[in-house]
Amino acid sequence: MLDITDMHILKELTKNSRITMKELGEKVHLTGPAASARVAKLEDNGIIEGYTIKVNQVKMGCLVHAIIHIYTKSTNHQPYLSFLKEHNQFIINNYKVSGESCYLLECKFPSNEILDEFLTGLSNLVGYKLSIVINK
Amino acid sequence: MLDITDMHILKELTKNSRITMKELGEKVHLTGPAASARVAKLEDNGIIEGYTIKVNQVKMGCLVHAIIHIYTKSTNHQPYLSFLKEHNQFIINNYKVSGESCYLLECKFPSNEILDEFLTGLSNLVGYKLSIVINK
DNA sequence: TTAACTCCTTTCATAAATAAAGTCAAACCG
DNA sequence: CGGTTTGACTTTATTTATGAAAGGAGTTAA
Repeated sequence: MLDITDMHILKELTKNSRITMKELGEKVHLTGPAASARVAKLEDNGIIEGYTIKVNQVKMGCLVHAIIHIYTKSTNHQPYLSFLKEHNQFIINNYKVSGESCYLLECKFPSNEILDEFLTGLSNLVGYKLSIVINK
Repeated sequence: MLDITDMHILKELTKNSRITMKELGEKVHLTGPAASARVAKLEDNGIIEGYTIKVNQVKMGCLVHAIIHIYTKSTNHQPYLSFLKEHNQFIINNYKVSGESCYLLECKFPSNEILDEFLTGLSNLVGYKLSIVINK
């Protein structure tokens, strides 16, 4: 399905997705149009889901990176999921997981005060355990 | 520091970072060069850290998305960190966290067998609790 | 008022993307 | 064996975007 050139293309686009097709072609030993055709195929296959940017969260004013283990009390998760939607500006990921907890919620907050508010609202709906990311 | 137009630019680039500066300009009510200048400034400021792609992990053959809570036994974390480096093809994130566990390790594996091998190696170095992501 | 500054637009030369046509090699088949 | 098809690539030519330079409008402050 994917040959070595495709893998090379994905690697280069992961490093810099705004590279020109001509430059990408040079890196993977193809001409511009050939590289472009490969990329179009990767898009059509759904291998490449999209092009995006990495934003510096700290400079954007989001200093507190929290990971919250969620233990749902009731069988109805809807109130919790609605709560997330209302606060989606802070949410990075909400994974449903097997294991000890029910969900693993990854968030970023501009301050501890706002995290505190968030947790106060959250505690009405579910049980949780909080971890704060110190380093990556 | 960042005005409403900058925020709008970041939003559009997050949705599609391969958009042309002309199109981006149209979306945020600027000309191409003006949009381009704004983006250059965001790059210089370090707000935009880079341009990348979203790759469909499942289609790439990585089906098992695991989150592993790490409890280091010894005070020397180096063996664990070296182990991660040796298996870095599976590692998405390794967060040092405050809270119950020491690290929160996010990984993707092509199969349960390979996850099993990974855990076998891991258990020589640290204690862990495993969660498998069922849904996002 | 004027100077300095910022941010934008306009213009234009250069560079890249894209479409179309042509090349080549491998696979298939009468 | 020769001819046809197919797929992936290159080449070429046209369209389109980029990026540099010049200029204008609005703001601030001397």
